[in-house]
Amino acid sequence: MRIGELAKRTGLTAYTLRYYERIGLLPHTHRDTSRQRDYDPSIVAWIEFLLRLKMTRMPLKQILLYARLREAGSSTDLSRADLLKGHRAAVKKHITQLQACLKILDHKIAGYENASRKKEPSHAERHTE
Amino acid sequence: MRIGELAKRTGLTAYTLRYYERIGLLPHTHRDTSRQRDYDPSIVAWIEFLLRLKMTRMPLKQILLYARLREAGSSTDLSRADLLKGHRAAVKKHITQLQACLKILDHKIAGYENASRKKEPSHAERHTE
DNA sequence: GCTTGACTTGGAGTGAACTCTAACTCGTAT
DNA sequence: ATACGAGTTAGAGTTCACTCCAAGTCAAGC
Repeated sequence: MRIGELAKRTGLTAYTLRYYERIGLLPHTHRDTSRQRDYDPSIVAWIEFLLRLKMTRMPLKQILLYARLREAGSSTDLSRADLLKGHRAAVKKHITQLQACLKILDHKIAGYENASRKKEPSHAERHTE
Repeated sequence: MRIGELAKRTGLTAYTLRYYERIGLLPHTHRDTSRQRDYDPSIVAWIEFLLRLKMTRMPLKQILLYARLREAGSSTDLSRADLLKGHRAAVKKHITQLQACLKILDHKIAGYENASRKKEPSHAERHTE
């Protein structure tokens, strides 16, 4: 698979894929006879996982650390598990925060809707912020 | 309240507070006799809400739009409610995605632990945390 | 009256994560 | 055989959201 095809499959651009290879997130790719990258389809699963880590706000530097452990082979399984456990805790915390924000958002929206319903009788506003 | 005090109360730095004022997220502040910013304590509630928006990944540009509506007064209540409703939907979606990622993370971690148990069946250390 | 410390400004610098350009090489279709 | 499209490189540019600097002002304490 060449880079354009992989870009389509992963939703990343070819620029980004090369960038990821450059910084070490993706392994150096095998090249075909004309020196073009020839990806093994198995790379897709790794990129998808990598994107999950990214989606959950893991900085590229930490993903990079994980990627290096991954490339070092199965002797690093426990370190990788540890890394992911730490990240799992962070994600849980983050979800909790987002849920709190959601409540505040709901409250605020309700406030606006109250205000707009009350708008007819008088000019008094009880809405803070 | 001067900028250092507000920084302490909001957890932002004075640099950031000035930056936010510069780009319009915070209103131009009243100055005391020696031209220093003299904040009304009510600004704290607004900054806290603004930080909720930021925490939920609303880009500063969109927060800025909200801030401008806010400064335009209560005639913009409905627009603000709309804006927040759109954002609420985005946040909900984002939470759902994070939860999906969490499952994948759990699965992956379990995978590593299985692998390590198979590797050292008798003296396997239980690696909590 | 001098030092200290918190503030002021315009503008420059930073770090993360891309995103693109220029100039080039290939393989395939017309 | 030549045009086209997809790829190649090193390196420059962009966006976002700060973060800091230099040089100055000001009020209070010693």
